[in-house]
Amino acid sequence: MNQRAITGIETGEGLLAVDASTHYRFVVADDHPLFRGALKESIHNLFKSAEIFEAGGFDDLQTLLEREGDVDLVLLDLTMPGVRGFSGLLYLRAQFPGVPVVVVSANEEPGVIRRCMEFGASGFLPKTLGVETMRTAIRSVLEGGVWTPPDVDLSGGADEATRDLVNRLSTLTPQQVRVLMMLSEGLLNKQIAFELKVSEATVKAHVSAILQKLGVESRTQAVIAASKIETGQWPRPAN
Amino acid sequence: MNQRAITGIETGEGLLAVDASTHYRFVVADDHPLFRGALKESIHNLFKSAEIFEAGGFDDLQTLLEREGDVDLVLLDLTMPGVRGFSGLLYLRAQFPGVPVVVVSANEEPGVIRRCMEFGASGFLPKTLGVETMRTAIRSVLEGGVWTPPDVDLSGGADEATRDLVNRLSTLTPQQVRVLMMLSEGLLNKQIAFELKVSEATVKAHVSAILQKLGVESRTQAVIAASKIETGQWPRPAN
DNA sequence: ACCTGCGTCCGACGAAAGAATGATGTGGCG
DNA sequence: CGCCACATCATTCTTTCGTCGGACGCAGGT
Repeated sequence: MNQRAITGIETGEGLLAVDASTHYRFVVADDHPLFRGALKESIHNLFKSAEIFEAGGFDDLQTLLEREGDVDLVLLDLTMPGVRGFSGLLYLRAQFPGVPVVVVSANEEPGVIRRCMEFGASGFLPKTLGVETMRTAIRSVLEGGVWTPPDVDLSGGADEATRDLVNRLSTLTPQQVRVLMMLSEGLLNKQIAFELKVSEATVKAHVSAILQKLGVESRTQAVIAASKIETGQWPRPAN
Repeated sequence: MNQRAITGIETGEGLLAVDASTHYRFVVADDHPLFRGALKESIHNLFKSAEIFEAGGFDDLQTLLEREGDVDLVLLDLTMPGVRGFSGLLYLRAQFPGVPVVVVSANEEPGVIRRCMEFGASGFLPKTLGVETMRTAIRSVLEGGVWTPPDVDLSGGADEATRDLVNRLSTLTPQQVRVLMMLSEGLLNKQIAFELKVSEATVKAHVSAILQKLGVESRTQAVIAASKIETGQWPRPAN
């Protein structure tokens, strides 16, 4: 299901040459300036000659990636202004398929971690992580692998319906993901067309494709489906 | 904002005659048979001659209330099959305005409790509650009052937008609530008409009314709005 | 070089949604 | 009783949705 595996190739650095002297380019996306700074500092210690960009919001991140082209790694906080949970990750993966994304979050629930990986994240870093482990994790990802906290159980967990939905979502093209997110904001086809600078007919074509891929019959059902992946059906704690 | 206050009147028992000998009629709605039994037992100890109905699902509850007419109190678990969180409460309150509902839940977050009360619940019982406190709570509600755990802060908390939305939702008529819930399942007007055994024109009338009351422009936006009240914008702790 | 698949784009057409107006019946309430 | 809220339905009209068929460009494969 996951297209992740051969990432290191696009970096042009090769799959093996991960060391402190390589000139990597990172992006740190987090709304909290303090934590952003701390993370930046940590990376600087690990990779002396690294180039580190910062983004405080999702729009920042987007324009940054468009301007800078492919970078080697994005460290993404799931809870940023303008990001509704996993949508941001999904969007990012669709828009910049070549850029590995590591999710950084205070939330360590296994369900959240698993979902991140299903949406194509290359790793998951709890904010509580120590420097040494972080180095290991980032190296692993730069080499094209993935990294998740060692003590969590990723295997089971997701119910059938959710897993199926995630699979369907991962077949959407970048443009379709954009359209789906706009659908989820309640926009009309006309408005979406304006935003994307295409004709309304095109938007309709995308919507139709989305409906087919998600296996639903109307835009409303598509929105419902998309909203389900955010909450994960509210994974109730006991009760 | 809340229409709750004068409930005891409809019971015909008067506002003051709450004692162990009165023949009250309760409904215990919980999907867990064990807990349902325990709750039933507890109530029996408090009110010897009480008549207690049980419902294991939301449909059960609904048909039960339709058959038995007004009962004195419904003890409702928020997380039942066929209930998407608060929708069940909202629906219940719209469909049977005269029946006091006490929410029983393992989830004790203040936000959840507050939202329950905003949707017209007469009380909130944490599942961890002792028998004696439960007696106090139930009495209080049977007298027409409300009861919430004493140590939680109900005052602040809700952001402006959510509060506004809750207000709007509370202006919906019972039928409109039904229609809104069907909209939230992605049904077409035609399908809703069939389910409710009314004409499509009527459904359109309801939908138009819903859109106006919620202050949105399309059915999709109405669904989005309705889904927001479930998650409460997922009020994540810290991060 | 050719062909095939995929993503994006577009226009036309039938179906659904939503607004507007008006009308009827019902039940509660002063 | 009149008033009002609620539910019901019809009709007309405009807008929006969604499908269908087709166009183009661009990659990969033979």
